[in-house]
Amino acid sequence: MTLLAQNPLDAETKAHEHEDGHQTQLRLWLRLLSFSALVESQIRRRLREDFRTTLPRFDLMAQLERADDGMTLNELSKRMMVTNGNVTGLVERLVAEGLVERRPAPKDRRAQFVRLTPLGRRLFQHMAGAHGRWLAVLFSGLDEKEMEEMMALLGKAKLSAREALSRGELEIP
Amino acid sequence: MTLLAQNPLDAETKAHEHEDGHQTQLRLWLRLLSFSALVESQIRRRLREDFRTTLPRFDLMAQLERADDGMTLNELSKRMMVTNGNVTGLVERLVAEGLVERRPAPKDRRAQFVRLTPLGRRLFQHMAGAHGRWLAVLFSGLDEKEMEEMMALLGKAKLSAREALSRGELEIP
DNA sequence: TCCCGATATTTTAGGTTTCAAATATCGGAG
DNA sequence: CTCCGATATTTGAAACCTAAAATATCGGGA
Repeated sequence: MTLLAQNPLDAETKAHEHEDGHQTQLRLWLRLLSFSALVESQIRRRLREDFRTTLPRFDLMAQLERADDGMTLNELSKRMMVTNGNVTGLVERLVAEGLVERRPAPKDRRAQFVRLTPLGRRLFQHMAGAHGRWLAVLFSGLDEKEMEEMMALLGKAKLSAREALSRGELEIP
Repeated sequence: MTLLAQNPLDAETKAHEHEDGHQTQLRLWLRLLSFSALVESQIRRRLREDFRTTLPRFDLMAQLERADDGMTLNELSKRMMVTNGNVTGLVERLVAEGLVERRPAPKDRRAQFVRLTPLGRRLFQHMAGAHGRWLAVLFSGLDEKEMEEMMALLGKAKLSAREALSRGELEIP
């Protein structure tokens, strides 16, 4: 949301700078950030105004909704791509709100399972419906084919980024 | 009782009513988030390891770098798409690090101009070069044409989202 | 069995971020 | 000139988030 938000004023200024060669990547990255910041801020706002909750809590509940038996904190943090300590705090707050419950893992005394309470599940279904409608509005500029196209490009970019990372291409020479 | 729970009755009615059409948008949104989270986490890591700084600070300096005379906190917060209070704290830390300096606005005693110090400018140029190289690695899966394509789609999506928002399509009916 | 590296979670410290309220100033209407 | 709504910034409270260290447990090998 906060990354290098693009300056709307000089969107087209430096399309022809050859000094570095990385210009297109930067412009694409800025545009991607600026769009996702726009969408994200609207979703945050609506979650707050309509449901008095936050995006991270919604995200966590969305992960839990797919697993009837719940999952461990560790699995949650991997799926949400955030740190363990982060999940600890989020779960704490959701438990306090009665939307989520913890129980010890059956065979591993280090781990805990977390799952939605019936209240949490009911509330999440409300929120998920609204969330889908918001996205429909925010993505209404793209037709089905364009969305598939963009998804393909993102998939390709992500795969290749992962591969480059595993080859250590981002590490200090 | 914080979270909304006022209409448990039509939970399924509404969910069912809108259950169908929004699948592609959701998948696209999740894929976009997952890619940008990947890129973002790598940039954060490299900024920390190579320059002992953070992404928000880099972001703020990037805005300042384009304005020789500096800009006001208010303008900064608009361009970065974050709140005023946020910028206040960031500038505070950057001033403490000697990378940024404030001075009163000439004609408006409410406002302050902020700009890079020579040290800040020098450091930013280093960081921007590295940042460009990181992006080149992370986007290496897309060729020029694909990047332009994705940029066009993002531009279209953003424009239409803005228009939908200005028509109030996201507000409560 | 004991030990040890790996895994799951929490804790700690520091930053980032938002919202809302407070403060100060501006600029125009009357 | 005075008042008043708008604008620029700061402050305070709460949440979010990360990295790194600490704690507890697991599981396998000697």
